[in-house]
Amino acid sequence: MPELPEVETIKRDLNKPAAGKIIAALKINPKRCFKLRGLKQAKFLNLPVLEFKKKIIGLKIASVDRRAKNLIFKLTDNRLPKNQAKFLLIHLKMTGQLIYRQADGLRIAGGHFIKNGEKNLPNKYTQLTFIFNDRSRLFFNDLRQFGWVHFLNQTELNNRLAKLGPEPLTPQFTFKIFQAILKKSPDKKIKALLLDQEKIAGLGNIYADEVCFYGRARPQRQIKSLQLQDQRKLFLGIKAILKKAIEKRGSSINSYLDAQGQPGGYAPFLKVYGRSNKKCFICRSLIKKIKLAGRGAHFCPQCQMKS
DNA sequence: TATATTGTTACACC
DNA sequence: TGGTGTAACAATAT
Repeated sequence: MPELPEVETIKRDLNKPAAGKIIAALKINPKRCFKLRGLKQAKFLNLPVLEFKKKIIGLKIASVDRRAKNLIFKLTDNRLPKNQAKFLLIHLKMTGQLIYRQADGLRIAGGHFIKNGEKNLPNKYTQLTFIFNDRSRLFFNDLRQFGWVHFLNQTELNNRLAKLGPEPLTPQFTFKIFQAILKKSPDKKIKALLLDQEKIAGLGNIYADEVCFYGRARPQRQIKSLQLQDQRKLFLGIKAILKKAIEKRGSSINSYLDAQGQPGGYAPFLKVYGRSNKKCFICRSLIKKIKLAGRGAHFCPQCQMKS
């Protein structure tokens, strides 16, 4: 489940090898993408396959960026002026992978773990393969097929990203801004707000639970019940937890893999996520799990205040 | 065999 | 209007 730290890790790892490479060819797995399901087109693309290929082949990957949980490949063409850049907007959703492999080696970039999937590529979950001018390849695999790859121009890209909330790790995301966001949804539950990409960008189920624990507030608490002190702790939690998770290259819940094909190192730091009925590290109470906003929510009934 | 899993969107309902 | 709950998407582990 790539959330902000995992997508950021992939972005950083992909930038080095992929930036500057020219896309020489694209392979789409027809069996996987439409034949087996009786579809005429690959639904993870926003264009018909032939059109998609025609637009992209020959373009250079100028850079890899991230906004919320989206990856953005900036594509340029030496024949065009710089302001003509095009973009690939990629969302890995729950189980998407981007695996980069040199023509001669084993360097890979991560995503959701697929059993032995990194060993033989392409595998049966591979939907799209980028083949670069130096014969290195980038595989887009997706076990559950929720992820997508969209080709966009600058205006379309801007429109697609317009509704996202602030990036939590930027200096622009201040306590004042956070307070203003809270003020707009007094009746919402804390975790629902943390998960809402239009409020704050990049938190998913794992880190939202962890932020609530850091803030010593139950995920189901209403925003308006938060004291100034609680607001501060939650704000600090967002920054601290995401920062540390990036340092540790993400969490390997469901065996997410990082750029070297290794598990992310944050899992041992998780305090509540995936720990239901286990002892709280602080007070030894048993961690509880409830359903909230359609998702599992984990919390310590002793450490995290009801109101 | 039934259930839980989750990022995002769509939709019904209060 | 805004919040909530549920379904959908999909394939896996338990």
